Amino acid sequence: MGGVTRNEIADVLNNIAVLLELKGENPFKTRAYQAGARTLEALEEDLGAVIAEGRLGSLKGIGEALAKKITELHATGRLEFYEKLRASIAPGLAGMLEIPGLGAKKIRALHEKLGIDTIAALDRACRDGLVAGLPGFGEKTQEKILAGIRNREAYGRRHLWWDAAGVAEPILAGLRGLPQVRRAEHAGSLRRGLETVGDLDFIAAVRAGEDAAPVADWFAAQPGVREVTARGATKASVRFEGGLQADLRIVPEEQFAFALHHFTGSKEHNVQMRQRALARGLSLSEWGLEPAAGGGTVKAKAAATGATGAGAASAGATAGAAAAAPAPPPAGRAGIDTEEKLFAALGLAFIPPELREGLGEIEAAEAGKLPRLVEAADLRGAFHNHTTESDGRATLEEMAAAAQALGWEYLGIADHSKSSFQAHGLDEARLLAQAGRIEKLNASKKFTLHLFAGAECDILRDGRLDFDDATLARLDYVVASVHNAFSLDEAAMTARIIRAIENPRVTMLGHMTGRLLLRREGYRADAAKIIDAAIANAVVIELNASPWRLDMDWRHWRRAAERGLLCSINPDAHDTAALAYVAAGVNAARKGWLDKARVVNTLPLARMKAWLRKRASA
DNA sequence: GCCGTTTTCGGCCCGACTGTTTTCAGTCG
Repeated sequence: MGGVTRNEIADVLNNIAVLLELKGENPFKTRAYQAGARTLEALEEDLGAVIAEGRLGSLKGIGEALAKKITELHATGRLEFYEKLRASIAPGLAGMLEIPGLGAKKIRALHEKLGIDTIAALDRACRDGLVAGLPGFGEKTQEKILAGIRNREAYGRRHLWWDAAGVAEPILAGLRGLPQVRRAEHAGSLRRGLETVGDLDFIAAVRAGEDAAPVADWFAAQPGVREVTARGATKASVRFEGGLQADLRIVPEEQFAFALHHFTGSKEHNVQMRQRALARGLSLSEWGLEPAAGGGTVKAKAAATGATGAGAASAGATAGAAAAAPAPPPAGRAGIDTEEKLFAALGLAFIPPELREGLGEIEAAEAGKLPRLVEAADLRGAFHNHTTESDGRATLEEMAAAAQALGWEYLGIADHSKSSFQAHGLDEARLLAQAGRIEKLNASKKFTLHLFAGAECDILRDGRLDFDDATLARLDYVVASVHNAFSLDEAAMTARIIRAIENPRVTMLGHMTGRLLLRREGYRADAAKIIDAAIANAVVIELNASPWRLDMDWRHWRRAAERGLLCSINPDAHDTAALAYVAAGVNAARKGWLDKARVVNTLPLARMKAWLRKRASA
């Protein structure tokens, strides 16, 4: 096990891309480094094994040069090429990319003409009016840079999906209420259900011939708008107090499906979709799906020789492009008024937005192998919920009533254990007393909902649990979580967690990394080994649905579930309103390609009881 | 720098907006 992880190597490749951009290198070269980084980030196998078996160069986007650099990084933790490159560029330049309106070319010009190599120096030069005098710059650019420097902290910040969704909801409702608007949707990373969101994207369709100006006017005049950053015929951008930016695109109705798809992204998904279209002699854009016009590529030329998609396909075949010519795709945008039809026009099943990350969803859609993703309505209950007995703000009965109101059949109570004294963790006596109250409440039939008695039991520093086996045996289930000694090294933390997983009383592992999105990195632990141990011991791993956790990360779930890991979507609710967090967890589960069968808390009550009993006696 | 039934060169997704310019480059998504 080398000291350098594939993510650290991916970071280096991304940094190289930035530096090459600042140097003015061929943009396709910088893109190649980014593509290589992405391939590493998505790699589901052990990088060391891939290198040892000489398969690195066969990964998509990694050729001879990148394979060599990755191997060097993995073996030595260093890369001579990177160090030389870094030394050749003023270190302050990369940070200037964060300022809106500044890209590599402008930064280079500032550096070459004015010797600016830090944001502080840039600030001074703007105040002295030097920047406005440069060719290609002007007064407005100078003002914009100054504003960008002032606000860069707020502007650069990402936002929790949950918070962004709360802002977006009334905007969407407002757009849909406008008389000119026929259809409106949000797009972007919010629609894809990404755990954090950089800005909000909205697409609104207006009736053909209708004036779109009132729509943009309404958008720019919303409450909370601090600044209108762009305002054109088809696009408006605003920035809210707090820095969250929102973009609106206004399109004619017949372009709505294309615009929605395009601005939902991801970028990687779109690139693959366009390439797929081009391979069929078609050009896909936010405007529509058209026969590819006479561009520079042979494919495009071949397409241009035939007026229709069928002509393009046969032209491709005569060039020897297709051994098995696919059925001619329907060309043009006519009749494509939904994303379903757009995907169908390219021979694909509908790909849910959550899967559009360019991670194999197009291949799966082509093969008819997309999963039937879990939905919020599939959940029958949830584990890992707190009450006033530890650090919750609602009583046992209030939590039960709220869960029943959601239509759930059961609710698991998992208050903290005694080592979490900061959270008023329960000792053995209080825990057993609570289990007794739960038993009585169930027997009273006060609720139709069934309560399961559990605990969120601390995993101690050495991997032992906070309660002994006899105490844990009195419970219906146990969530084991790390709440202290976050700074153990990776090997020790991994061993600690695996030891807990191997305890037969443990039903599920809580928040695997302890991360708090945008606030705190998770503790260092080897996810692959923990997943292996969970599968081997038939322990469930929680998908903690708290909007600032979403832990275990969706990126791990697809492969883990394929290998047999089960998931529990847990709100980690500390009050009744927080039960609704499961919606964020369902998002993450969907991004992890999970179907209902992989999520235990979709089981109906009777089957859940049987499953827990079987686990307890095993 | 990657890729390839176009196969060792030549292409790599593409359009809107802004601010600068006087026909377009840079930035952004």
